[in-house]
Amino acid sequence: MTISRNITESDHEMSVDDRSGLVSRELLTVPDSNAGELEVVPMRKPKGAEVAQRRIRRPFSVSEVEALVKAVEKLGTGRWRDVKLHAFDDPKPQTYVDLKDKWKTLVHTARISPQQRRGEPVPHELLDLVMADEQEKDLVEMLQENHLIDISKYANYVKFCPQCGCP
DNA sequence: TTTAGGG
DNA sequence: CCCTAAA
Repeated sequence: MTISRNITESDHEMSVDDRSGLVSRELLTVPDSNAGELEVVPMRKPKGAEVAQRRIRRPFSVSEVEALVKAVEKLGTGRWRDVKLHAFDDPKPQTYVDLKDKWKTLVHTARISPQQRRGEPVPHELLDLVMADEQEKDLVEMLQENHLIDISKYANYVKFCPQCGCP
């Protein structure tokens, strides 16, 4: 019996989180009979089977970290979709959520002592840039809290192109 | 679908 | 990495 189907030519919506082709989630369509009011549909309970497989660990190469830092340097920390597009070739396995997570670990890495870091050492030059961006973010945050500036109507910490002004 | 954070 | 509430 086939439990988890590997849909390849289906018409299911493709989401960025599709685990390397292993398709996950399906879009269940509820019979719109009693159309209108609030009705919680039973929805098949994902019993035992079709439990999506966890993606394999894929450490970022120093090269990729550099691309990530470079992209964040230009786009900021609030648009991982664009960061993904600007720093990685679409087919790459890393999703923008992964990049967001990687940035989080980079900030952590930059804060701990070099001795407690693991894996291929990330050039401190890069970690310095990460810290710099974080500092800038914290500064803006502080200035806002102190009513020294007001950019509340804009996304937090996004940077804007000096030229085209595109966020 | 993307953002944003906790799990 | 995953899960997912919100937007």
